[in-house]
Amino acid sequence: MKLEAMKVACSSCSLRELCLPVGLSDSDLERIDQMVGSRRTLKRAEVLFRAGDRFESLFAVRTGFFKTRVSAEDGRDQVTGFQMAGELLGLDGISTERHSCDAVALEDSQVCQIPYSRLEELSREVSDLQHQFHRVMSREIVRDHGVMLLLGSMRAEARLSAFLLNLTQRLQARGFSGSSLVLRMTREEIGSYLGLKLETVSRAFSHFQDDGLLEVKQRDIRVLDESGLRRLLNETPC
Amino acid sequence: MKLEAMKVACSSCSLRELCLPVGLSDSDLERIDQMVGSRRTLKRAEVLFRAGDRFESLFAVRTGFFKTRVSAEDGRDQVTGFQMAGELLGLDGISTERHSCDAVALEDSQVCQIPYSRLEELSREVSDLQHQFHRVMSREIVRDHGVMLLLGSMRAEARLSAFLLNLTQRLQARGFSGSSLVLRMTREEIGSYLGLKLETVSRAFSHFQDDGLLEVKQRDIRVLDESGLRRLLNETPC
DNA sequence: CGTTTGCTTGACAGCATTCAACGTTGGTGG
DNA sequence: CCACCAACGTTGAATGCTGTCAAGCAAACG
Repeated sequence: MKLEAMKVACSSCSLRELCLPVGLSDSDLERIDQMVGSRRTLKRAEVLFRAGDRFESLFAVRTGFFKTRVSAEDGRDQVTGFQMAGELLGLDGISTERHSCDAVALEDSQVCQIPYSRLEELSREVSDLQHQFHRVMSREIVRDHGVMLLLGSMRAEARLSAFLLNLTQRLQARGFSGSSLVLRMTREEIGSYLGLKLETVSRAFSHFQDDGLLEVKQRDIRVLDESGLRRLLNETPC
Repeated sequence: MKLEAMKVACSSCSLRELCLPVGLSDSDLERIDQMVGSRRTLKRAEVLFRAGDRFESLFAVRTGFFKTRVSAEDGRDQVTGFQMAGELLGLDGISTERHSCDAVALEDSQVCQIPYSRLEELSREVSDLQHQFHRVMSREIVRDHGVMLLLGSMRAEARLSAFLLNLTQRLQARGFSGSSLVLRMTREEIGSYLGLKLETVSRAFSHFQDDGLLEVKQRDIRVLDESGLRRLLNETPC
């Protein structure tokens, strides 16, 4: 874990149209710059924060890829999300001033630290920031509801299909190809997120490949038939 | 659907220690009073808002009981939560200015309407309100993660057990008995929330009764062995 | 009092898990 | 350079939990 003194300027960040400052004016952006603290670099498998840690800051992913997970007392755990550039980590901590999940880097990554007290201060003065922050939290709630729908009512292959479509869509929004991607997570992590065992995930990948929907080479995925994947979603009411 | 002109004062509301104004000073409370709009009364099965509706207000449950549900295109739907007195409805709407789920009264209910623009205004001026609002949104995110854990990794009986324990705990916080409760929702709605079919829910209830954990008479539930229920949660890693 | 809606229970089927074996990949050190 | 090892991924066979289908019962409602 390394703390870099270097400050980062949102106003000159290539992610400003994806990240918290979406839609802010140049003058507002300059004020945001004061808010964002140091950048922090993490290696693969490093933990950004852990459940139980005191909550002080949010983190915006600058580069790399994260997972968040919650744990039951018995050690069983559940991946609750995967976060990529421009996405926020730590919103769970606001409610009790302690984090309720772990955040782990899935590859070498950088995050911008946003001291929460400063965000609250500033969002009292900059109403566009306030609104944008509320939108981000609300979007997380909506996303979670989507995952609940997936976990509660979809079959294994429909879950994986939804997962892949969501991933490609987010990658596309970041300028990557919509048809080929490299998974940053293991089959087990995908399974945990989707409420499936790793073998089931693996089988679903193989099946998709047999059906000509995907080309799968370990973590390299190429989407051959997007509409075919999309068709799976609306399949058999479980 | 009835709109009552009568205004409600948070400062004199018995729910002020459970609802949005938790921990606010008397002087702040008076300012909140201006914010909260009319009260609205709904009959059982009435819809408070529907996915796609324009988002303008949040609603605080004053009396009664609600469910929220999301729907897939194919009509399949998923209950995402049950809300009781003091809990907030509509947070999902902030992100796109349209609601993304339906909110339905499960019994005759009253809600307080909180125009969202006024909440944003006022929370710029009253930092305790701002903080409290953020805590409420964050708590919803944490709750959703708990449901994801449940849906992703628990067996049917553990899910029902977690559901019942959560319900009794919330009822207890509202001054009701922790051991006897009346379910406001059908087996099918419980099943939808827990990712199970209604028959599975019914069987789990019967099984709990056979094991002496519960006394079940349709929707009247008496908890006979809370620690027995709690033990089920940590059972068999699925 | 009859109809509708919700609940319970049984038998059976199916999908995902479990258990196990084997293959692949990437890193480490001889 | 290659052997080895550990982590990850694939595949098969069998088990079991939950879903499906069906029938009957209970409660609520008009």
